[in-house]
Amino acid sequence: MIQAPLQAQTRADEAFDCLQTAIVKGDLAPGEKIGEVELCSRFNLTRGPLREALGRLESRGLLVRRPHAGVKVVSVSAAELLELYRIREVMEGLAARQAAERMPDEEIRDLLATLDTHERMIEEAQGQAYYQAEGDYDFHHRIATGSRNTKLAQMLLGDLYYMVRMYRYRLSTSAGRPHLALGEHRRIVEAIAQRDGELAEFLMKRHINAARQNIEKKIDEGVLTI
Amino acid sequence: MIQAPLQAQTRADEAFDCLQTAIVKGDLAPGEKIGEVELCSRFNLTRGPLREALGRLESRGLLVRRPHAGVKVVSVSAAELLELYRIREVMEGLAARQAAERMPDEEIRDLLATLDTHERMIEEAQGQAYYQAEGDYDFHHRIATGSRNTKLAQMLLGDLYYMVRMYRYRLSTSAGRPHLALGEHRRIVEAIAQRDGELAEFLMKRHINAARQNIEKKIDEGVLTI
DNA sequence: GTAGGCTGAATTGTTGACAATCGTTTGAGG
DNA sequence: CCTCAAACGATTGTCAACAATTCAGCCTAC
Repeated sequence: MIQAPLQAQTRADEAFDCLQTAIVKGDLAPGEKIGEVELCSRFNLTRGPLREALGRLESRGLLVRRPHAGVKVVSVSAAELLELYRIREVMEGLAARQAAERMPDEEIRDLLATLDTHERMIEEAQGQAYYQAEGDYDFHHRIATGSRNTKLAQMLLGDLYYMVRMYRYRLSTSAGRPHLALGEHRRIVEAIAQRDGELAEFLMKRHINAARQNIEKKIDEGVLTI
Repeated sequence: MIQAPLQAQTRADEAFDCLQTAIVKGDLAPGEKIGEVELCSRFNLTRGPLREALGRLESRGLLVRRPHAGVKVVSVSAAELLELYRIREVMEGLAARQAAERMPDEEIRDLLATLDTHERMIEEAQGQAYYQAEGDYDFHHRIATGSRNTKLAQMLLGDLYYMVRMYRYRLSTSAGRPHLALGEHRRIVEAIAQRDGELAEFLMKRHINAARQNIEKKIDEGVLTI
C-alpha cells in the first residue's frame, strides 16, 4: 500500500499521482499487466476514481488499455527512447530561446544559484549520479516554465519528462558525465542571461543531442539493455 | 443530441469522441461552463463514462476542471494561439526531416496525389477556404505519421492539431493564401522525395512561420478577434 | 498428436443511488 | 443602502451492484 505523494484535491487526483509515481519509479514494471481490483486494494481506492485516473494516464501514453482485456504499463523500446530525445532537442531548444526572451531576471538569478547547489552536490556525492539526474531534471524544468509558453511547458512537463524519468530511475543514464553536463548547463544560462535566444537554443539542442549520443553509445556497447 | 462520429469500442471512447468534436466544431463554445448531467442528456450517456472522457480531455488541455465547481471549455487567447504555432514550427520541422529519412516511397507518391486533389479542390471551390483548411490538415497529418516517430505523431495529432483546428473552424484562418500554401506544400514534398531532410525541415519551419505571421497580421488589423 | 471450437470463470464496462462540497440567495445587522 | 453570514439548492465526487465481454482450459474431431 502506497500513500499519495501530494495532497490531492480528489480521489481521482490521488489515484493519478500514485499510479504515475509508481510507473516512473518502476514499482509497476513496463509491460506488466495489472488488474483493476488489484490496483484498488494496493492504493486503497474504489474503481470509479481509479478508472478515471487510468483514462488520464492512457491519454498521456504511460499505459495502454485494451477493452475488456486489462491495462498494462507501456514498454518503450530503445529506438523509441532515442526518438524521445529527438523531440526534446527541438522542443527544449525552443524553450531555451523563449526563456532568453522572457524569463525574469530574478528567475535567472535563482537558476544560477541552483546550478551552484548542483555543483556542490556532485562534488559531495561523488559518483552518485542520482543527484545529478535530479538536478538535471530541475534545470530543464525551470527552463520549460521560464519560456512562459504555457502549452510548451505543459507538453514538456506533463508528457515527455515523465517518460524520460521512467528510464532515468532504471538506468541512471547520464552517469559518467556530470561535470560535463553542468558546464553545458552553465553556458546555456549565461546565454539566457545575456538575452541571446539564438545561442541559448543552439546550446540547448547540442546539450540534449550529446545526451542522446551518450545513451546511443551505451546501447551499442551493450551496457544498457532495454 | 449528437451521434458518435466513429464506432467507438466503449461508451467512454464514444463520449470522448463526441466531446472532442463538439469542442473542435464550436458546438461547445470556449469559456462555456457545462454541467455533467446536461452533457449526459445531450450525448445520451451516463455519468461514469462521461467522467472518464472528461478526465482524458482535461489531460489533453481541451477543458479545465475545478473540483466541485464544474468543467468549462478552455479559452485560448490570441497570444497563446501564436505560441501554438511556435511549437508547431519546431515539431513539424522535425517531423518533415524524419519523414524525409523514413517515409516509404509509396506514401510519398500518395501524398503527391493528395496535393493534386487539393489543387482541384481549390480551383473548383474558389474562395471557399474550408476545403483548403481540411486539405492543409490532411497534409500535415500525413507528414506527422510519415515521420515514423510514434511519440511525435501522437503529440502532434493528439494534442496540437485539435487545438489549432478549434480555431480553424471559427476563423478559417488561412483564407486568402490557398495557392501560396499549396506551393509551399509541394516544395516540402519535393524535398522529402529527394530525401533531403535538412531542406524539408527548413521549408516546413518557414511554411508554418508564414502561417503564424499571417494570423498575427490579421489580429493586428483587427480582422480576427479572439 | 494437433488444431479447432466450446464452456465457464474472471475481469472489465456500465449503471443508478448516496454523500460531500460549492455557489447563490435570502435575511439580518450596521 | 450596503455588507456579511448562514442556509438552501444544485452539482460534483464516490460507492457498490449488475451486465457484457474476453481469456483460459478442456474436450472433441481429424
